[in-house]
Amino acid sequence: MSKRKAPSSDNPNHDFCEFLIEIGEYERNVNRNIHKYNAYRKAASSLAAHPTRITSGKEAKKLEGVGQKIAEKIDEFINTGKLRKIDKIREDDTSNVISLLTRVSGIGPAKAQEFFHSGINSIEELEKNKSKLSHHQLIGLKYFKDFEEKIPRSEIEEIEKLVRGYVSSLDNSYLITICGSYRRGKAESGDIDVLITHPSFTSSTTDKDVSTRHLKKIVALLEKNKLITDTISLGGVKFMGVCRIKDIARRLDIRITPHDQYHCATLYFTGSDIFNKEMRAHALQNGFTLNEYCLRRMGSTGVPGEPLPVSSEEDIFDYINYPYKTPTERNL
DNA sequence: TTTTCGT
DNA sequence: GACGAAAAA
Repeated sequence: MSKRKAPSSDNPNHDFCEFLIEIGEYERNVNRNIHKYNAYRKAASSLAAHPTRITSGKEAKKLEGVGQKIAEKIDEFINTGKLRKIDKIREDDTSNVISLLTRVSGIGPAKAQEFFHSGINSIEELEKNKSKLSHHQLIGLKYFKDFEEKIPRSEIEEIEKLVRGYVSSLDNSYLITICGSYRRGKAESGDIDVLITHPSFTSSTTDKDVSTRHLKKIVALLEKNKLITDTISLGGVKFMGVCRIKDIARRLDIRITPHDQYHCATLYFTGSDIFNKEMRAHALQNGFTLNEYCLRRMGSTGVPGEPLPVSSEEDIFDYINYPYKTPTERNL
């Protein structure tokens, strides 16, 4: 998630989309109105999909999801080059505080609103009210600055070596893949997403404690070796926490997946989101359904069949007749 | 059991 | 967009 997406290159209505999305975020985060948020998103995506430049509100109104109000905003923007509503949002206190608080991991729109209404309107105020924060939010605050830093590829490579060393010292039949933008070859990443599997854990393993034991043992070992410094959450299949090898703390996720679902999982968690979407759409067209767990053939009734055997990511591409893409070719 | 947050 | 984990209710 490190690189910016196509700027305005192939979207002649880029600027309209931008302000609609900004208003949408405002409606969701500040007014807690998910319906307006969805409405603005829908309008923005209609505009984005439109191949030519819209030149009036009236023309925009023909598009799905664009009604009277949004048409008026488009006219105002065309005529004056700006929007009073946007200016208003940008200088609005509530809005700015909520955007700030929301940057703390563990604080979403609901909590940010609650804090704001109880007079907490800055990071300093959060520091003074630690008793009001959840465990997750305390970690988000503690590493507020660190978590906004990108992670250089070289650092993830070092962490990967360490994780591989520790985990294989436990049992050399663990399989480990670091997914996300790192696997797609990016020079820097936002966090570290480790996927692990073990032959003793499959989708037919009924004992839930099997995966839990694997995961807890791994996490305990990494903690003992001072790689993991904090735990945000730890369940039977997913760890979310913090690791550190240099002066900056990094977000680390570890998930354990059933052995027979490993390749679908690595594919899914490697992304990119847009690539996944395209690939799933292609799967559907060829009569398959693909998710993070498995690939299934669609019956004529529309009911998915049994998961198909998959022994590599290539297998998945082959099944759905999609030309194979290496991880570094999945950046769109 | 439902809501919130993150992925 | 679904889902796991934590917290609230």
